[in-house]
Amino acid sequence: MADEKYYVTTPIYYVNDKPHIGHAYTTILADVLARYHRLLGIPTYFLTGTDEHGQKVQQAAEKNGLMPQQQCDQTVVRFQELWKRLEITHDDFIRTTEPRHKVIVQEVLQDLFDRDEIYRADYQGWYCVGCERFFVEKDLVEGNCPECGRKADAIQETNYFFRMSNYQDWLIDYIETHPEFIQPDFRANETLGFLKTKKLQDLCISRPKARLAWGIDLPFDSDFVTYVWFDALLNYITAIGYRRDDVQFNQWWPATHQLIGKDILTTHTVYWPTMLKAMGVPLPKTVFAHGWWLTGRTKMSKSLGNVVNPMEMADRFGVDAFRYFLIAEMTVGQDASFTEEAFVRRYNSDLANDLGNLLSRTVNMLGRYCDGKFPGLGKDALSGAPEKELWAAVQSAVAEMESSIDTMRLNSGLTAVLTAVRKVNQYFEIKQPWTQAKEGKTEAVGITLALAAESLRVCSALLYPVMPEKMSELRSVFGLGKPVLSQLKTFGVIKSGTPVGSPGILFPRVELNNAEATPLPPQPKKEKRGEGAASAKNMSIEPEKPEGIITYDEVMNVKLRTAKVLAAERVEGADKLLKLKIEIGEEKRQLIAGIALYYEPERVIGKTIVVVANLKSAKIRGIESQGMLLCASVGDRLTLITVDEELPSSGAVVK
RNA sequence: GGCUGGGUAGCUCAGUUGGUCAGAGCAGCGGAAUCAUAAUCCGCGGGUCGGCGGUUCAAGUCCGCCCCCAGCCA
Repeated sequence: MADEKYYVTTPIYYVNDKPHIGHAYTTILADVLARYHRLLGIPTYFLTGTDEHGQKVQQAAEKNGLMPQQQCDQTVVRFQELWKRLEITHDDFIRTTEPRHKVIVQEVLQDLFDRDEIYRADYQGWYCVGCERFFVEKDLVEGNCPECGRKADAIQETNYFFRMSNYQDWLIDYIETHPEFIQPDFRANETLGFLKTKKLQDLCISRPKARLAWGIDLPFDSDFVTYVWFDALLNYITAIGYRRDDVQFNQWWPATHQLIGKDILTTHTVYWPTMLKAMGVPLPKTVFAHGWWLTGRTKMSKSLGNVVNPMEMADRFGVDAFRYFLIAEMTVGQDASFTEEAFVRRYNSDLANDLGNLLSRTVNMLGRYCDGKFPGLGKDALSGAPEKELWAAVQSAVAEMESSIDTMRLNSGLTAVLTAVRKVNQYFEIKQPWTQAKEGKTEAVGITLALAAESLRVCSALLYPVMPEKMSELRSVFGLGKPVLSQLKTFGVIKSGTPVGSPGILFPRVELNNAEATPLPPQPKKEKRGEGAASAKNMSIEPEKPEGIITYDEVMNVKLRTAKVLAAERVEGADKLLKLKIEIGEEKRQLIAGIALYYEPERVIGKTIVVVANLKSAKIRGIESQGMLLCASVGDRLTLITVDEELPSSGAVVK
């Protein structure tokens, strides 16, 4: 940790967007990093905010009969409230409609314009009257609007451009000589990949007001507003006083970590650095692109109905558990998948069974064997081999966490802490304080429990940035306040005689009870030996059910949907297979069906059939099949299952 | 299509410069224990490390070819 300060940013989120897990993840990650750096005693500044200009806000405002600013003021609250709920400790929340931002953006534009970094140009383009949208030649689909398919008109348009192309060679060199600039490194390769193979174009930074009114006026031409990136990206420096407060600006800039999703890599590793270069401002130390959260195997999408609402998850399982899962489950810059099964599994095993239960048993024994008072530690408390080993494990978690913050591998830091937690559980099995107590070895019991508590003290400090609320609860049990770095490596911090509180259940075990989630395959439960018929096991929650009968929930796990057959053709080299193009609601899919002996391709086109929509896709004859259709067959006859009456659209739920 | 990355136990993944590198967690099975949240602890993995060749005394680890997957191409 060589740096004197830590400045972390999230992207500013589009104010019109509904907050989702992607927003929540980036912001929680930034928060965790900020909290760790504060814990390490490093001056820290954490910025997030909202991007509030643009067409969508303008349209939403019109629709709602509001002024665009009112529209923003209403919707920005969704983000602000979510961050409060998720325990986000940002130091500032910038909105691009604030004067402090707009004024500086205009100053920057004027300066760049004066220095000929920005120029005016006329060019040919295409306009779709229906969509009120402008396109360049290559956007068009066979000369038509890519949105609505209608004919686009050729028009002449004027705009302002930033001479980004001037900086291509400089940028390539910069990225190659600053490996820490784009992280993870394979993302740097991506940026370099196209910088080296394509000629960088100049960046259009304006929109005529006729097309877009809701934006920051260009200071040198009031017929235009600033277009998205030149407005939005500058937030990272306008918020900390660029051109307004040199002391504050120089204190924080250049940013240490600028966190982004991989979808905005180019803007942050090409537009942003070249803008800064033109302005004569140093580049951020690291732009870090993280992956996306997927649910199951598919990308999060509304049409699939698998969007995980972060607010809802936080409500159901607790904010801290949610934060823990997100940080523990995401590896470096990879994509990660969010499923309730995975969540429940990790929650139960890491938080409930390992950590929560460890606290319970420790506190319980302190109450039972030590009068509920912290017994204190002698000078030679660490003299035994098991004690040395345990403390070494705890200290290696401290070291691992420290290094994992630098390398952004927080998940491996958390793994190290959990390893230490398990070590304490093992330590109990070795020392068996309950046996020591029976044998009247009071002092030995004291040492054992005190060491466990000290270990929990350090682990809770290491987990505090991820789970601030729960770890505060845990620490208060031992009379501890906020964690302090200097105490992480010190032994014997809890004062002798401290009354030990009763924490209740820190992380109650949870059961998977959502019908959307795929249940775990049934596992044969074996009777434990020595247990009679009346044992607790037999009073299981699951009622017995007859062989071959399934429950309502099990039926509902199979998603049956109606689908319209759009096209069908034979699969070459397979006499039984047809390749079908089908439509389930908005979604198009292809599936392979073994019905070619019974149906000519022409005969199935246009039919509404019934398909299993959530079957894992498979390759049949090397062709992907995304689903399975239902048909009835007896002997050598086969007929498709279809609907009795045509419905207005496909994708209907079959039940 | 071009470029980049990846294919390691049922699942998610670690594996630094080639030589205890065949591993961890979860799931599963067997056992122990009873302080604890039906929690804990111990033991159990015959996986062609995607396939085929090659280099080497020695290759998940290097080279070549092939197959599959993912990402990027403003």
